[in-house]
Amino acid sequence: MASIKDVAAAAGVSVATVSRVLNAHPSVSADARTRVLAAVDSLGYRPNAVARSLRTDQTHTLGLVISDVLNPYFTELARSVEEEARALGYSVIIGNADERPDLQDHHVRNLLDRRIDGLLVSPTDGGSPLMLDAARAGTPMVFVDRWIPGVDVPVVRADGRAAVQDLVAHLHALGHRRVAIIAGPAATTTGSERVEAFRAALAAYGLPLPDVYIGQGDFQAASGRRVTEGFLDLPEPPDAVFAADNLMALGALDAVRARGLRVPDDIALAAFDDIPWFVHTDPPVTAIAQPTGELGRAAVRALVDRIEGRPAASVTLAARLVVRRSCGEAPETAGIIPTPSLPPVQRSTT
Amino acid sequence: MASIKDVAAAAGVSVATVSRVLNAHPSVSADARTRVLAAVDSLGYRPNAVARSLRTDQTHTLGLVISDVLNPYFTELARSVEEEARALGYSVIIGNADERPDLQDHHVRNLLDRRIDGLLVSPTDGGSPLMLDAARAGTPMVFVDRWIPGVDVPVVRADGRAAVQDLVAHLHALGHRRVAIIAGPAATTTGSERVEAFRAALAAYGLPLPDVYIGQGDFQAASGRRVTEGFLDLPEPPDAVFAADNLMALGALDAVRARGLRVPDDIALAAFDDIPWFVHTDPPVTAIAQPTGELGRAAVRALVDRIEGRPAASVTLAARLVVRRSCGEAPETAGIIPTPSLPPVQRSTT
DNA sequence: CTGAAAGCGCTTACAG
DNA sequence: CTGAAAGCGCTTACAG
Repeated sequence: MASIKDVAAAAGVSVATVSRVLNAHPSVSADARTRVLAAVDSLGYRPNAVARSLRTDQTHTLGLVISDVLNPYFTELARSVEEEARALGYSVIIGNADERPDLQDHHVRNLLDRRIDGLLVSPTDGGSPLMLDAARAGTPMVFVDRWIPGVDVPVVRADGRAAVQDLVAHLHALGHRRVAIIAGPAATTTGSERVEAFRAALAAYGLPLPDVYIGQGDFQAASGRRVTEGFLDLPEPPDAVFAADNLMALGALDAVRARGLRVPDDIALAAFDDIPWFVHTDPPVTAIAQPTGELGRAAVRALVDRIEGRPAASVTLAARLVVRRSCGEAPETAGIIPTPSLPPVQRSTT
Repeated sequence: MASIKDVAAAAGVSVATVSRVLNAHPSVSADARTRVLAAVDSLGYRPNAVARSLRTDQTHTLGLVISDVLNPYFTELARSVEEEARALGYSVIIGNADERPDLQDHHVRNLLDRRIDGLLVSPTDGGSPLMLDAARAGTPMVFVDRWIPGVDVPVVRADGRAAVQDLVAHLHALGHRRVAIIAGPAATTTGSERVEAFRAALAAYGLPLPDVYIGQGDFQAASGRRVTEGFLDLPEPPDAVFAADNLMALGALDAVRARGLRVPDDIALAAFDDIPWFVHTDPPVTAIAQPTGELGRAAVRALVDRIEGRPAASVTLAARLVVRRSCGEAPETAGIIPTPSLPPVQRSTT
């Protein structure tokens, strides 16, 4: 592979001059520029990004640590992150934690070792010392979707409370009274917040959320299956189940089907996170949709602000309920409930 | 961030000694080792991978350029690639081409500039000069899923011909005679091969595959929608449609539903690539399943063989038909047809 | 406008 | 077993 020296030799100039034309430095003669460009072309020279990074102490790379690539929500998030990053001149390296704190740590360490310019993370747990230390040490960082309380890092996420209230109103209107939730890990904010939002919304209708109706999942399909089986085995099974993410909803569908039962006739189902397939499932699944693409883009903008020395703001966007048929039919509520959408709340952080 | 110099100073040794203990070089005294380790620990030192890469000319990184991360098939492929790579001591950087040759080129260039040790690619087209040159120049490369003929690069893929024959037998048995295909781009091998396999299998039953029944898609949902609408507008619409990937099948479901029609009553549907949601769609979708995880792992092993100087072999695995209900009901063929599975064909390449 | 030189943080023969 | 030194491929003050 040709190096800058080869180009310099071929063009009859010093490596400094080659570097200058490559970096569009103004003080280079037209003549030198043409000779360098010709040499670059004929040698097929490409600057070594590794050497450049070592010298400039910038990699123009963002790290993205997500909890599970196989989750369509995170896949879409990752895609929008990469798009916005590319538009701003950054590449992104994705680390898939697979909902495992040890793997999350592996990726954070790997990314830090590579000296990425900034880190976008959707934490799988309360945060390892490694991640917390990095944040404290000033590594530009932004939490997206999930976050860790008490850490001074901007957070870009969706507030699902209003949508959860809409969902509970919907379930209540359809006559459901014994409602259960398949929760995510309590160590994650989305794991606990969704339970709390659900509990609060139920309380407004005088409905309880007893412990037996709170199933502990881990955001992956198998746990949705297991928890749902547990619900169905109860002396008094719930008549509606709210899965805190789309994969656990998939698991719930598996479990219901395996018993020969039907949604929504035997049990209603709703999910947090909407995905294209929910339109075509049997029945179509009522879900809470996040503005996923916008979250990804906003997170990148915040992180790049941090990296480039501008103040970065936290961003909270609203989620909305999309009613389909998995909670039962009720003509009058069909379609999208026009949630009085929260205006994007912006609070300045660092 | 502490550097190796800081560690050396703290431990009272030279940077050479620090480097040796970090790299498990045998000739270091026990005493020096303990002092270095203590210094590393107290400083929270982490070696700079950028500097190490510049020096050793290895990044321990694999590039993976895939056509579309949002496609669950590729998401699963990416996941298995990362897993196997991690097991072998490599990281992977994913580039999402989004079925766009220009984006594919962007990522190949970016990855090459970063001096990745090897490249795994599922080409979106016939290959740009950049990619072809890299292959010729000896950059370790392996094609996975899709490939480019005439380039001396190992190929890891699934052979779907037997499964397509099973599918055609299934369609024929259910009485379908006017069968159509939503093809992928002809510039991709999977785009053309699946059409050819389908055509050949139909020919065995004396069924034609007229041009009007070959819809040109691009492996993404919108094209599946568009092509299916075209089919439905035909004076004589097909009675069965085979989508060459799962996203175009999603688009087809959208189009059929939008017309108020039903699968399989009004039109049968089958897809290449099986995904977990197909079990729960209305109706469950008959699909051809690839051994996706195994493909990803085999591709990584082949690439790492190339990188580490061992001969790399091409690998072809069999795909299999999974019958569900989207082509019609026929009790006797329900379940998985036990395809006389092709033994994995291995031919040596480089 | 141009080049010689230092230096980014490592690794690794080479001497001792 | 250990250290001084060279060098990986760049960028960038500093002089001229």
